[in-house]
Amino acid sequence: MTQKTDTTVTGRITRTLADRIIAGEIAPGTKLRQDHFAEEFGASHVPVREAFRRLEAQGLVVSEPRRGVRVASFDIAEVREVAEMRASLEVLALRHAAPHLTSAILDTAEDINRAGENAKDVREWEDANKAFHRIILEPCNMPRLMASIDDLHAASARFLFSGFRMEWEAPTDQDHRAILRALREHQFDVAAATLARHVKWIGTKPGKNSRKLSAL
Amino acid sequence: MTQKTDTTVTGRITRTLADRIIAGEIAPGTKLRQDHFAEEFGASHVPVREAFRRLEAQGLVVSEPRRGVRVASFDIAEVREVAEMRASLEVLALRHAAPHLTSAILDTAEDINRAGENAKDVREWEDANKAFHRIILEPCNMPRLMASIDDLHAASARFLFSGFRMEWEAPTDQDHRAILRALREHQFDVAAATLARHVKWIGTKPGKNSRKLSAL
DNA sequence: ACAATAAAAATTATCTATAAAATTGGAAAT
DNA sequence: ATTTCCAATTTTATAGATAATTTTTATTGT
Repeated sequence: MTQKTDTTVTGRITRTLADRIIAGEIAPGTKLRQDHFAEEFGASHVPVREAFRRLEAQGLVVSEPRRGVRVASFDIAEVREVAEMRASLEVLALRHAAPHLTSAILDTAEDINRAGENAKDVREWEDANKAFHRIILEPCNMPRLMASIDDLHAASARFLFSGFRMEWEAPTDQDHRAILRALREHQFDVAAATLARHVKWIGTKPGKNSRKLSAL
Repeated sequence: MTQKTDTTVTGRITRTLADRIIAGEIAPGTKLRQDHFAEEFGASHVPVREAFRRLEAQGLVVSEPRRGVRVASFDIAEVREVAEMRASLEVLALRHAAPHLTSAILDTAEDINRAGENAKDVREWEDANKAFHRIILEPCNMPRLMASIDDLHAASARFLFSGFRMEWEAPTDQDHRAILRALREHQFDVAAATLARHVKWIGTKPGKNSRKLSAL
């Protein structure tokens, strides 16, 4: 949901909180008090509440009426669920995007992939990873689909940063290369199958924290 | 997103407006003024704004910062997009649900399907249709996936009520029967393929209004 | 000590008021 | 007649205040 929401206070709060939650700076299960963030952002609690609603829609927080919101907890099952959803939807996007992919786009994708290989930390790698997926899928011209995929990517990034999956080196970027190769040769089925396997693999490599992550 | 949100004013407004938009009572493109609904619901505009945010997340309205929200427009392309997304996600859900389906569940599904065949109007038929899909997919035990499917169903219903697809009789419910038969015989691949074809078909039967639907 | 309960504090939800921005209507200039 | 600009009006966005609900703390009875 990368829209220009930063002209408004609500948008600024939404983005900042989303970043923090995704980066793992606020632990799952943490209770989010509206007055607290109102003070932090020098705003009233109204825009904070609206930000909460948006975060809820992205699945980053869960809200219980009159009991406030807390950072969404997740477990290995949800990591797998998100991976499967991504696999399904990204394959769909790729099938529609493939006919519109130019070699210029694929060249750029290759550059992005190289940037990912040279990344210094997870954060940087994830940025490249997200950009790679986005650039080859975007030409599907299906905005609603892309919005869903973006939300799922945010969830995936959160899992990654939380230590669910530590490995972020070679294999992934090698998959990326295989996908590009297949696309250049117009082997769309191969590309789609590789993409599906690639995305699902992400959900199968639990790090050390396999238990339910939740504060308290 | 069928949660018990009606204990709060925001929840009541959200649900009412969602129903109206889905039913086509408010035309696509219509500008929604917060004061107007605040007065209608005897509330201030704050809960109305929060309701708008939720509707935005469901894709029922689009919001432009400082320019208000309007009922989301849609065209034949988006109808197809939603159909494809539903096909992908519902197949995923069915694959995970299949092992957990009991014959009791399938019996209930058959009852629901019969109710759909005897439906007096589109609305009634759509209720049965939604219930049918939900009962055979729910056992997948993937809440995030089900939430996404629910949102897509809401969009589909909107298209249906708007006259995009007029036919809602025999073939659909026959597909349903074929799916049940395959599930009873544990032919999960057949069931999945039938479901995919069934859902995609919905997006290929344009009624009379193929142009962009938008007020003004 | 423990459970149940009631008062106190904190927090969410909502309302009313204000500020900021966008839209509208009309007057002036070409 | 048409366009541009400015003021008036409407509408959105945010702030500040209040009501309602939940959570916490303290107290009483067993």
